[in-house]
Amino acid sequence: MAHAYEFARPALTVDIVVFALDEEDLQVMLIERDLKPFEGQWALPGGFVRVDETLEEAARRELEEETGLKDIYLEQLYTFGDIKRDPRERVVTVTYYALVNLEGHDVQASTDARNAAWFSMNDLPKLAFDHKTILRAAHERLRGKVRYQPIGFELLPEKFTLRQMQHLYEVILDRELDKRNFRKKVLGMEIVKETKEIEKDVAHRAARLYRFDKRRYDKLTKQGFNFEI
Amino acid sequence: MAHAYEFARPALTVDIVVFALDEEDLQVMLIERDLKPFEGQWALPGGFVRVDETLEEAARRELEEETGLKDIYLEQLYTFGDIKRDPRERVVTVTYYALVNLEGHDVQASTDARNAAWFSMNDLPKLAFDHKTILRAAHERLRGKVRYQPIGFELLPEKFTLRQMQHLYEVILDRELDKRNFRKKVLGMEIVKETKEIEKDVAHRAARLYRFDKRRYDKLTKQGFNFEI
DNA sequence: CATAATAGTGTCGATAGGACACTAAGTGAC
DNA sequence: GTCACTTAGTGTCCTATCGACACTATTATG
Repeated sequence: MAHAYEFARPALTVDIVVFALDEEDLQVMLIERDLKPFEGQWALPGGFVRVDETLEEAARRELEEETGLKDIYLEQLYTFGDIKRDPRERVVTVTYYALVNLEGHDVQASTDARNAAWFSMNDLPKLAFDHKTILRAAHERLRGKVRYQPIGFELLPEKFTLRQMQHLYEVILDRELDKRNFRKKVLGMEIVKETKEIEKDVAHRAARLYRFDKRRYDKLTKQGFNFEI
Repeated sequence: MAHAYEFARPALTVDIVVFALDEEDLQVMLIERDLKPFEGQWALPGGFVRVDETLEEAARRELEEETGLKDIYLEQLYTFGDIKRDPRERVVTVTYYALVNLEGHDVQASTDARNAAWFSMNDLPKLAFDHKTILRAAHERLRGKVRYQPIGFELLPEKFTLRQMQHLYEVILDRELDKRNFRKKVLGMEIVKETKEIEKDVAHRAARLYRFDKRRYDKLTKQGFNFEI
């Protein structure tokens, strides 16, 4: 590592892929750009990293500024550094992905964005910059990680039915799962705890609600248990 | 993402964790710093990213400049951006890890480094900056990845014995494996090809040499096969 | 030719995973 | 209040995989 740094510096940004789940699909949060370049196009929320904040702080700040979302699960994804990925100048972006549950968080557009909205992963608009590539990488990472780490619960409400949980995995992994085998496996792992409540306002038999038992998960993990769906 | 960027910019570097394997341990390449800060201490090879090169290009350039290593397996690891990780100024570093086989590559120190040398992962010197943290992250990533992707072969010579291959996994995973089960599994996957050669210059029965059959691996992968050790 | 070192090989039992179909319970319409 | 509809909830069996486990074969060396 050289002592002096006389050369021009690449600019540094963060961009965030926020995933959520509705009844149908995996959704992603996009903002409509208010400024050039790509003015009026949809893009991932993000912005420049300040010199006095960490990368994760920058990601959380930009996310709140542009979408109102805060206090959510956030994890670093990858750093993209192609030379021409931004037409203005050299910009390197550190990307994060976030998981939120739609019931717990309201969304509103603000600074730098005309508008912020959820889009289905199956029906995406044209995206600014190389954000399509970033989104694809985030989706792959989520698909890979969700099977070995209990991060899927971040996409569910605090109390959820096993049907909702199965649906989550079906959507992310993009294949159907067998109900009996799924339940056998999940209940067998003993990391979800039955509550005394059941679903409300459904036009059929109501299902039992469960919650993720993080305490128990941590304890089992220390004993060598490995989560896997 | 803002249009203008009037604020001070963090500096951007790359750092590389180069792994290799000897008869005993997993080894890592370190350089002795020739400049302040941490002058005379051991550190990961790395340096500033230029505005006209991608991140991976920067990593390969620095690696060759500082250690003479080139044309090796390289993969992005993580981006570290703590505010005080460099005492001089704000520096964000994009880290990579590399895998090399000791027989195929010579090492020599050069620019910015007094010296470059291999160290056993079990006997590391004090490291500059937050390089200990980076190294730990690289080791974990390698441990996680080696079981599901055939990257371990990058650490072996082109032709290797099954004993060497088993040893590789034992060292990285840090546990003993059963010889018969290991062979059954590896040979059953049909991704290593027997050569007509055997070991030379050993004071006992010589073992058959195998090579990784990448063609076959790619073909099987397309058919849904999943590598796993 | 005896010794020492490592190569190379197969079985069996336990376990986990996948395929598979019916009954139970609650809602809403009549 | 009963019938139709919808989703909840449950168990078995088969197969494949994984892990535990010990001996013979081959070559080099003294």
